[in-house]
Amino acid sequence: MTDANRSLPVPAYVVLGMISLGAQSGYEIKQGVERSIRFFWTISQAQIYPSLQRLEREGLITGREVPTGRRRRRIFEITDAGRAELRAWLAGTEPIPFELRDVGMLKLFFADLSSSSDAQELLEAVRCRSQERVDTLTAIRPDAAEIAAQGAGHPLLTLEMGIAFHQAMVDVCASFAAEHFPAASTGPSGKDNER
Amino acid sequence: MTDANRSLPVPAYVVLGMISLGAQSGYEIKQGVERSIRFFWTISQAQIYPSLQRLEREGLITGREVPTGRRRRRIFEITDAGRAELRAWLAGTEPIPFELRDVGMLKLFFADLSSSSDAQELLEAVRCRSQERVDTLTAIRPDAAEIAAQGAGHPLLTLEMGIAFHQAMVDVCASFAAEHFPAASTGPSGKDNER
DNA sequence: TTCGTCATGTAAGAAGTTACATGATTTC
DNA sequence: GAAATCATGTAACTTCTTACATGACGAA
Repeated sequence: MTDANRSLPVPAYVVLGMISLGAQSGYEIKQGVERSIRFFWTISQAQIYPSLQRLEREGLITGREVPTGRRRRRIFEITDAGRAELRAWLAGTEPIPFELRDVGMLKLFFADLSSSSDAQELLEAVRCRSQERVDTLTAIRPDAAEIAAQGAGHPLLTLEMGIAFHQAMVDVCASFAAEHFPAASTGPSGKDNER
Repeated sequence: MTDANRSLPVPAYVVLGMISLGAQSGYEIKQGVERSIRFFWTISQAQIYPSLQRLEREGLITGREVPTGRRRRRIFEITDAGRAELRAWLAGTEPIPFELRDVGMLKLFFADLSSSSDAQELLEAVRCRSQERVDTLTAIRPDAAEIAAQGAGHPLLTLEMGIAFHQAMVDVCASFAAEHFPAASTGPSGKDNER
């Protein structure tokens, strides 16, 4: 039972990884995810507790009861087997698919069917969205830099990837807007409802 | 029945959009998706046929039977109501979430737990993946540019976003590699298994 | 005549989400 | 003592994927 069929679903590795970084409870795992990886991975709270149970059953984490009134509360620690499993997953060389599902780009793709002003508004919405992300991530950067100075440089790496690709999206939006909607420099303005 | 509850699931808009661009059958829709939008949206073949049925039921497309032996084959056209629905969706101003689920970035986030050489290999794998995407998209670009010259500029826009996005990832990977693994300029080489 | 590609569909199940139920603890 | 927040869990549902079944048609 201890060495069950290897290779867990990805959310289980997220849970395992968060515990290895110090998260103790399901609640803390969810918080950790929101704080650090939500820009490229999300997990719903309802997924966490079944994952914890499975990881414990497979001996990758150990939980202990913390008595609080008559409601159970459990805190977890990663085991040596868990750390080994996590490292093995990180070292795996299977091809890593890149999955992006973006309604924004999807709408932009079809935007030739829209009126010019609707297309312009959409482009602006997509640009703003990425600009906001750039701002949010840039604000977090000093924290990540400090963690990097303490030896863990990879969270800063993923943060910088996020900043870079959203900045790239902003730039493409801006240059397309400049070429196709030269009149308005800041967002849609007139009712130039051609087409 | 004709004006049922508006706002369809996103995959239905993909199907509707592809039909509006000239795809006639379920098969052609799937092909069109693979050719043009798979970099930011995918749809499985099994999703397409139920979507077609629903769209027809709601009067957004019309299908007609093309007799082929004793197996039915149907081809579809978008209706005026369908075009209106698609435009309304494109014009909708609800906030557009950006959803990225990337195992590559996820692994990189946790990569401080790996050995230095495993981390380096992972970084290289992520860099290659994006470089390949850049190359693939760049190869398609002339086609998209021609379509843009014929009046539909937005497919080229999304293509350029994809190129810029992945180029940004490549650049961040390269600069991180240069800083942290200065010895190896082309991928992991030695067995410097520290940590 | 067999293989590859065009083509349509279903069935089963995995994966993930939302909403809800419950209770503890802290803060005002 | 009310509200906010910490905390755990379940149930119902939707969504999506994989795998399979079926068949037409053209080329080798």
